[in-house]
Amino acid sequence: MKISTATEFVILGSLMPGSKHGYEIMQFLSSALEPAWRVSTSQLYLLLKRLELAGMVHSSLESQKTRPSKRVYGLTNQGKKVFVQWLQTPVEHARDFRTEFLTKLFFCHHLGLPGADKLLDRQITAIEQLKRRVHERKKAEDDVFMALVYGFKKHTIESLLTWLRQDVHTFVKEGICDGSTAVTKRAKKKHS
Amino acid sequence: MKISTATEFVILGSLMPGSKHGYEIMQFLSSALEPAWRVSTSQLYLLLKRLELAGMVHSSLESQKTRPSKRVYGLTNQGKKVFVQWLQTPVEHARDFRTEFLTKLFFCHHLGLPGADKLLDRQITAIEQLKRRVHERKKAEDDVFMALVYGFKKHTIESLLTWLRQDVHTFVKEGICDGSTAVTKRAKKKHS
DNA sequence: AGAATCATGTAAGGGGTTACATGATTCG
DNA sequence: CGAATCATGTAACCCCTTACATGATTCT
Repeated sequence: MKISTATEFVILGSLMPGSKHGYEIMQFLSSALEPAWRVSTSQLYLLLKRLELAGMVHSSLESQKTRPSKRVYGLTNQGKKVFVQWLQTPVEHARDFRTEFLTKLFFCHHLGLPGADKLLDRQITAIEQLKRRVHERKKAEDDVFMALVYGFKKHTIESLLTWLRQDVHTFVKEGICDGSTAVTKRAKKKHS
Repeated sequence: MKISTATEFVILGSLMPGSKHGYEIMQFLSSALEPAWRVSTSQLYLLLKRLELAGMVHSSLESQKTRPSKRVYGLTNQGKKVFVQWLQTPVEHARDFRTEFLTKLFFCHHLGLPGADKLLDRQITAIEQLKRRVHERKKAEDDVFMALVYGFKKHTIESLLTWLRQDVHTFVKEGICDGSTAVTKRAKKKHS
């Protein structure tokens, strides 16, 4: 049994600082990651079960006096390993950037983990490879419209590269050097 | 009953030059629009049925001597209207660009329809509005990570704008002026 | 003779959504 | 008292995918 969606990694990441029950994960995600990442409640509980089946998390039921009992999830060793592995792997497809790469950066930042600079380097080389592939395909294309399509891809990829080299570069530098911002404090908007 | 996915508009567009049966639409799409747009056979036949229920197309069964009988679909007046309306409407979300906007351009080009320049203008103003909204949100954001997220959005949007003003602009100009390229001729790769 | 083409579908499943059910507690 | 919070789920639906069924014909 394997992890099939990025949302599952996000859930694993939420459990990195310590065990949580479903409702807590929801609160964490909606306060810290929204609107970059959304998970519906039903999907969350479903994925938690799937992750337990896959051996990534373990759970125990905790009964409370005044509240409905809750199922608390914690990472297994495998779960921890798989998450860290995911965190260090660059995103392959350009369309996954907005969501997946930003989320990886978030967890590097939020968990105060080192390796964001390595991720950035790897991501840049991955994108450069992709750029070369697209360039080759564009050259081989004689159709006017298809040339536009590949031109769009190339343009998007180049935009991505400058963003990585400018904004993400400074974000990573600052995030690593300044220990006080390692843990994101972000108040819910309703409270402000 | 309404049209819910862009694929349905693509199917309507395929029928604009004249009636076709499902298999013909498949061939047309895979030769002219792939890999910018993919439709699986099962989904295609399903959507054709749905479009007929919605009153966008009408069909008639044609029996052939040496081949299995085929169901030929043609646009209704409503279907034609709805397609042209869609073609002239700019795409709202940045994530739909690669697919939806490029496809609209394709049909303007392929069908030799005027209005690509108007679509481009509308699309540029739509994106500029979006840019302003994102800019406002970014200013209101104090969290470091969220600023990066909105920064990414802004960067992407700006890249989109330059692409529209450069590449798409010349594509539209050329496509309109040069009548000989109004209908795309694109040989299948296996035949070349 | 076997593969590709023509032509239309069904079945099963994957990943996601919204709406709803439940039932206590605490806040305004 | 009514609304929001706490806490976990089920049901139904949506869009889409791959794999498979069928059966004749034409190409190699």
